Amino acid sequence: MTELRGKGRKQMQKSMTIQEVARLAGVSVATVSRVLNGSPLVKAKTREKVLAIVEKFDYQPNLLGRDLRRSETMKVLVLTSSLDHSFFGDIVTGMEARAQEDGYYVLICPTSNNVEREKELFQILKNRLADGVIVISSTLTEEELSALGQKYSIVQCCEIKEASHTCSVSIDDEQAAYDAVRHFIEAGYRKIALIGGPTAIKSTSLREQGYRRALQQYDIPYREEWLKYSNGNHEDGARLAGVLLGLSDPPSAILCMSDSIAIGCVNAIQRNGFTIPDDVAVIGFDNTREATMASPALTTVHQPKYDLGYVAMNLLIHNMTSADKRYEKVTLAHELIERESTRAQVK
Amino acid sequence: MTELRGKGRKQMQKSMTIQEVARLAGVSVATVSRVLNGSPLVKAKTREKVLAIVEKFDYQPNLLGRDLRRSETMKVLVLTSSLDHSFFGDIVTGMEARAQEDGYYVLICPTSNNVEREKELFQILKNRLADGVIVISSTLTEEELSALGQKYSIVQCCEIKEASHTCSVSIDDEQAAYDAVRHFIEAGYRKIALIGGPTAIKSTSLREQGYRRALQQYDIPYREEWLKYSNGNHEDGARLAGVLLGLSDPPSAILCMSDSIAIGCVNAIQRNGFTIPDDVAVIGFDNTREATMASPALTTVHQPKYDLGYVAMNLLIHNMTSADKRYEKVTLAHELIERESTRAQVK
DNA sequence: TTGTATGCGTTATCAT
DNA sequence: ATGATAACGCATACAA
Repeated sequence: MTELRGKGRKQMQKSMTIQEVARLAGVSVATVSRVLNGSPLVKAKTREKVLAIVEKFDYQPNLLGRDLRRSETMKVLVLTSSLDHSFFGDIVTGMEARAQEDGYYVLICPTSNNVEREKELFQILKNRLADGVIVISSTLTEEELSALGQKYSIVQCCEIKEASHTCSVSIDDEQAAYDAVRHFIEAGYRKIALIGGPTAIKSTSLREQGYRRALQQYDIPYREEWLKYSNGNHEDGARLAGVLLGLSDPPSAILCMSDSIAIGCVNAIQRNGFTIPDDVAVIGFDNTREATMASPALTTVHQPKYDLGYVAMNLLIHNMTSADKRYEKVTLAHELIERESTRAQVK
Repeated sequence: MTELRGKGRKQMQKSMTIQEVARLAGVSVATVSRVLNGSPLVKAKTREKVLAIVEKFDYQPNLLGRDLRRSETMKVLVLTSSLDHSFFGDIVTGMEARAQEDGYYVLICPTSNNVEREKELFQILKNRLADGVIVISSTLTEEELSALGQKYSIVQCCEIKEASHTCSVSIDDEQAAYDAVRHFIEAGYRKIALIGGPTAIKSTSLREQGYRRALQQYDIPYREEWLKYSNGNHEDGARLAGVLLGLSDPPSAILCMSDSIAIGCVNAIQRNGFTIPDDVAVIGFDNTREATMASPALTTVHQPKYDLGYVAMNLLIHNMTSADKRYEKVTLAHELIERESTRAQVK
């Protein structure tokens, strides 16, 4: 492996600067700059002259100069735990759509759920190489986020921590889980289990609350052995479904906190010889592509991923460009998508 | 929606510069710079004095200044078609591992397979805001890539176009498909179909070649009606599997050019009342998480995703930092992973 | 060991 | 309508 520490052999074939364009066009750098930035106060003739040189030599402005001068980079950081989850694709698409409207670039950086790594990435912001950041599921503490929010523009997306000086966009996780459980109940299921995500995640506990509220509301006793926590992937979902099915009194319905978990569940249920949705029903979460890849296709709680991204970026752009910061907590609507892994509702 | 076009209200709360640190520490900016960059020629006492101020005021250097001065950003762009595919997660992880060794940041940008968008993103490189780029499946032409390669450091990963002045890292797609077909044959299947990806993609035709070579080698006649092209997602895989199964003489084995396609395939096969792998066998491609999520679990062609990313980044870093550019074409080993969607090999 | 001064490429203010 | 020129924040060659 190479051992040239960063500042290795530099070779930068000195590329053209605004100075040379000016010289070649026989004008001043100021004029060239005006042309490049579309200033109206430059004679058409001059503009053409400059543009001709720019085209001819394929001049590319060095934006480091511009950014330094303007102290603005038109770049936004998106910090996300990982990329091996189709969930993020749609969110990022929404973010990019909004960003492009105002000419921002969005740069995506995976944190691997590593606190140190996330802090390193925040350095990009602190070092003024980006104008703002959207963080999907932060590993920082609420205090750290609040502190950062005082100096920089930050918005949280999907996975929210209670931090001041911060915007956030997500669904109502408590209500979403409630709605899913109610869906089970209205379809006639009463032995309802829950397989959650990591306990460290805020949405896990919110959804658990919704689960419990629904049970309570319909006078269904809560059973501790029917509540499991997973690490979020399908193997763990399968494992825990196996545990649930092995109980002396197994559940007839399982709410999973991600589509991945749900798929693991579905596989385990079928391997144990049960049929879905008649013996056991399953509901997933997120409505990712995985939900439609399962067989039977998953009933799941849809998250408006594109919109979550779009709105998050919209708030960020507002706070980056406006003096009167808004520190809002936006909640978007979720929706229960009925597919094959639950029985039809009884009217 | 806000209407503050980028250069909107600026509010940058003037943050501390190296000048002020120098003043507060009672030294010159040069000394502060030396301390910050770990220069050995500064007295321990002075260093402490400077560091004290830095800590006290949480001074964060503006890297735009440094980058401009050094004309080096320590940033690498990774252009990828989309993120809604777990395939990229592992690749990026490998890239990041290598990048961190030399202190590079990797910034990921989805191109949505849009040529214009990809060109826009290449501007980041042209505008000297990144030192190099790795592109996973480019939409540019071979000429465009070659031209860019003359001026900038570029490496292609996984999906390769024949472009000069470019490094590339991938598996041997032709051989990989060949091996998969041979696997079918050695397990006793002889009616072998292929569901490819988009025809525009180079790997699609390479793999098709491998498929044909294997058939030829084992004296199995090629049948046009058993060769299908999909757009790469599972819905299309299911659709085409349905078409294949509806043939008067349907295949008994289907090689799919992605695990997503293969899952669609598996679902369609089972819905048509056939069993896997006895009636119909399936092999996927990539060995993504999806392959283990399927039921039955997919036999698939493993791509060394982490290593592909690692090696790609390694080449890029070499070419960014060294004067003697290498324009290599690296091929990493693939591996056929046997799971449940094919019969065991007959000895 | 430290300081002075110059330049990196650009924008923007002030003249003209 | 255009041109000098001073920043922007930092690193470094050269002096001291």
